[in-house]
Amino acid sequence: MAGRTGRRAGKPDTRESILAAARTVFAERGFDGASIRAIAAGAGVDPALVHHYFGTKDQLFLAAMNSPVDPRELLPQVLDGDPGEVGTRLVRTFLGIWDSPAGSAAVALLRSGLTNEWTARLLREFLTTQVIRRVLQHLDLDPVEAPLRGSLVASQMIGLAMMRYVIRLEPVASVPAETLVGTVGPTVQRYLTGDLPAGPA
Amino acid sequence: MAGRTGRRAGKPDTRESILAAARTVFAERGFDGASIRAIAAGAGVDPALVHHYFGTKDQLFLAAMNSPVDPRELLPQVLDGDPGEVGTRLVRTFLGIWDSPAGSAAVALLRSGLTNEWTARLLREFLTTQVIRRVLQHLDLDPVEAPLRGSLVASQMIGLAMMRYVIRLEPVASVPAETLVGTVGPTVQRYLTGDLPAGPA
DNA sequence: GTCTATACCGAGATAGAC
DNA sequence: GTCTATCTCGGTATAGAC
Repeated sequence: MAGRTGRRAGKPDTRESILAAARTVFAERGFDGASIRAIAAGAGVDPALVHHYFGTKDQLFLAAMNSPVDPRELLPQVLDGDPGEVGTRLVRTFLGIWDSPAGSAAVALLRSGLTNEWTARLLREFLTTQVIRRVLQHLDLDPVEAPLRGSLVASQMIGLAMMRYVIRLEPVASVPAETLVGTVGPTVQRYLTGDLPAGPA
Repeated sequence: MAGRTGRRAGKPDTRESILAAARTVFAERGFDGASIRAIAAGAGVDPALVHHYFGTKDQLFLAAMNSPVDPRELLPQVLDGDPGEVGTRLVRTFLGIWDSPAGSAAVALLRSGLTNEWTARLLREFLTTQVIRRVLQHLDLDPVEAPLRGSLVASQMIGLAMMRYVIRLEPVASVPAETLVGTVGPTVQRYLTGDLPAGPA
């Protein structure tokens, strides 16, 4: 998001368009299914260029995933306000990401996290260290049941994303976002702050 | 289980062992990631044999998925009993599938449903026509909000499966099944029969 | 019936010409 | 800096020898 270096040599935006095409193709086909050739074609450049700018396919994937979404910018709007409504705000913000341009990176991460072991690890660590942990830290929770609460929240959110953006199961796939905020928000709230039957045991 | 082929008498159960290996490999790597070679190696046979018994890779996948799980056998134990506890029983039965031998087929379907379009379609149709529809039919629900209820249930269940069996996010990945029954059961129950804020509108 | 050998394709990656 | 040509590898699938 930061500094365009202001240099405009001959064609400086090929690098950017490769990144954009990479995000699209990775999102559509997952990491393994995406080919450098398809990405190059999407960007309108030669496949060798892709290797020239970013080294291996792994590095390209990381470059495509790194830029677009930074949880630290979004979390305040989730955490500020009534703690009793944090579930609702979390779902709303979450859905907002997927409907934004950054959403394709999210789909890519999710799609790729299933065939490939190291992308799964990437997704897992992103969830735990970047998102769940920060939310839990902000609320005052019993530290023994906090991890379970966190992963329950993650399971509901990821399931929602899967159904709405990957599997595309109707009607969840096309219902207005606010409908989902209203229906699954309370679920998330209960996972975070409600009673968990098998909590401390 | 992997029979040493010291004996090559007539025609042993090579066909069955190919199917078993196929389920395992498909579950580990997804449809695209699984190779006929790997499956053949897992079964201890020649790759050409796989083609000989089942034609193409698509047909092999279908054959591997077809046999193992039949929702019609399991649904009665979900639907019979107190309607107020159907969510709990649904989660319990659902988790039971994944922990059984048939679970590898389920993981395979889920993993494959993300890279590949026709396997996604397979998964979607399995969910809608085989599972969700039957559960909804059994309960008496407003027909306009029933589909939304169904896909909300599916999103929570699939998310749970993703976290526990694919992404393996702790602690959901290793917590006892009954803990999850107790915690997400009420969520499913609410999606099925509870108030949905944005229901009829 | 079983497996060896291979055809054929498309992937990622590299060397070097313009 | 950009692209052409090519190397190598691993995939599915098939033909045909034992």
